[in-house]
Amino acid sequence: MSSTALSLSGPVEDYLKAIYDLERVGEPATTNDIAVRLSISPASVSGMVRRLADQKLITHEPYRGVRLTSDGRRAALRTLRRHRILECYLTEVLGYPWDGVHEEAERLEHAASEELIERMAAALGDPVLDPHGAPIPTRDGRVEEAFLRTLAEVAQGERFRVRRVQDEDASRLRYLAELGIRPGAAVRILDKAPFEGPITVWVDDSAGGSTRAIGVALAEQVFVEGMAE
Amino acid sequence: MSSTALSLSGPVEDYLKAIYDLERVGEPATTNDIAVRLSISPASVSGMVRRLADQKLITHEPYRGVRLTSDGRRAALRTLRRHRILECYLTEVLGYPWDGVHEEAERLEHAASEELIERMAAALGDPVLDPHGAPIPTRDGRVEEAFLRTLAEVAQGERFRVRRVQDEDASRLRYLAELGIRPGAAVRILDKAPFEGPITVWVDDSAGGSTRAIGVALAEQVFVEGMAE
DNA sequence: ATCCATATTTAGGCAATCCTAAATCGATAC
DNA sequence: GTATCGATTTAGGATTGCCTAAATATGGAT
Repeated sequence: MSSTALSLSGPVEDYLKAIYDLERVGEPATTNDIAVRLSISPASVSGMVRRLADQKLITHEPYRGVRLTSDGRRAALRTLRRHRILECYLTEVLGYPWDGVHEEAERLEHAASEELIERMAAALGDPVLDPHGAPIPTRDGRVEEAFLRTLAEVAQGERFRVRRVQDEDASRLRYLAELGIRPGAAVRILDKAPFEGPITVWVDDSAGGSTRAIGVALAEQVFVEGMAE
Repeated sequence: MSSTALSLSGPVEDYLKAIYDLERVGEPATTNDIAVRLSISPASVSGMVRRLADQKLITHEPYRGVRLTSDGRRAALRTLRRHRILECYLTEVLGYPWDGVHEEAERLEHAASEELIERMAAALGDPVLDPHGAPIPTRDGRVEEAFLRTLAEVAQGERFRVRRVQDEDASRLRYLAELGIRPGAAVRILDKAPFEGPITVWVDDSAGGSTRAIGVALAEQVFVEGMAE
């Protein structure tokens, strides 16, 4: 029951978010993972890892990787909540385009007070998902991260509902929007070419649907769920 | 016609804002003025002043003071626009109290993109004054700073309209709000005690007005204008 | 004309965060 | 079992911004 100081630097918040996300797949986050994720050198990550461990925000097994402590997790979820509420607000109230929100939220999340975030959340009626389908942690730091498969993993034939797309890259999002692939869309895999080949996918839309071929890398960014009915 | 890089650090933007404001009274801003304004040591200001001068944002006459260059002024006005649009938005759209806006805007102004600010401005119908009566620089960096006298300077007897109050201190704002002294209020000086003594002021309000005594320091934070009619 | 109080600057430090290059560890292939 | 490759850490540096203490300049009082 420790109370994380409310003021972590922007970089520290970014590290914690990255570690949270990398750790989500089960394995400890490695130095290299973090470096790639944040586009900084592995050596710099080593340095920061020491500082985060000193602050008891992570535990570090040298050469093994890093895990969030409960303080670190709390801080990560707080930042994630800020980020996602901001994305909702920018999209729904200020009319930001789907692909432009992430970058703005990325900067504002470090400057916005708890009060601002809660006022925005209230204005939106306490949203539960951000515009890309990511779940918004509650005020007290709870999230249920659904176990979703990616479009690259699922079998062909069956119909799926798109639940979430990764939002880090604006041009990728723009392309997905063009294809009609966004949370809520219905899709069906028509064909998967072997050897990591293109995936042919049918995307439902108001005009009756269209057929598109996408690469595996892109398909891995799209999370889907079997359709209930 | 130089194009200021769009990315100045938060501290740099704060220095430029401070210098802009100090310079507004005519004299170059001194090291000490800046240090007091930003609550940092004069020695630190000396250091930063060198860096700002290197970047051609200010000119520095050693032992004499500092002036913004046109690049510096442009940057200062850009930050001031951000700050004041944010104050308007937080107050009018998100329901922030009068005395809480400044602090939040102070942090957000360094993180908000041009796009965010312009979307907020549009949502508000391009406001011209912030909630404390300060003029909002236009997109292209114009402001007309009215020459207003303070309540400490004006003669007794005549009626005045409050036009603007300094917003840096939340508790001061809260107190002024209690007194009914806010932009738009009508006031009249009933008495000024000698030797920097209290100023007795009548403040108009819906209930017919009230009489209050305030100190010179507080009166200096309130800008008024003779009433037109 | 000189001296002093005050303002300013310089000197020397510290913390955070990043970098490159070099050393070292760990796991796997032979 | 050892050589080796890739990942990780350490060493050494740079930058920004802040601090305290000491040196120095300015301008008014004598």
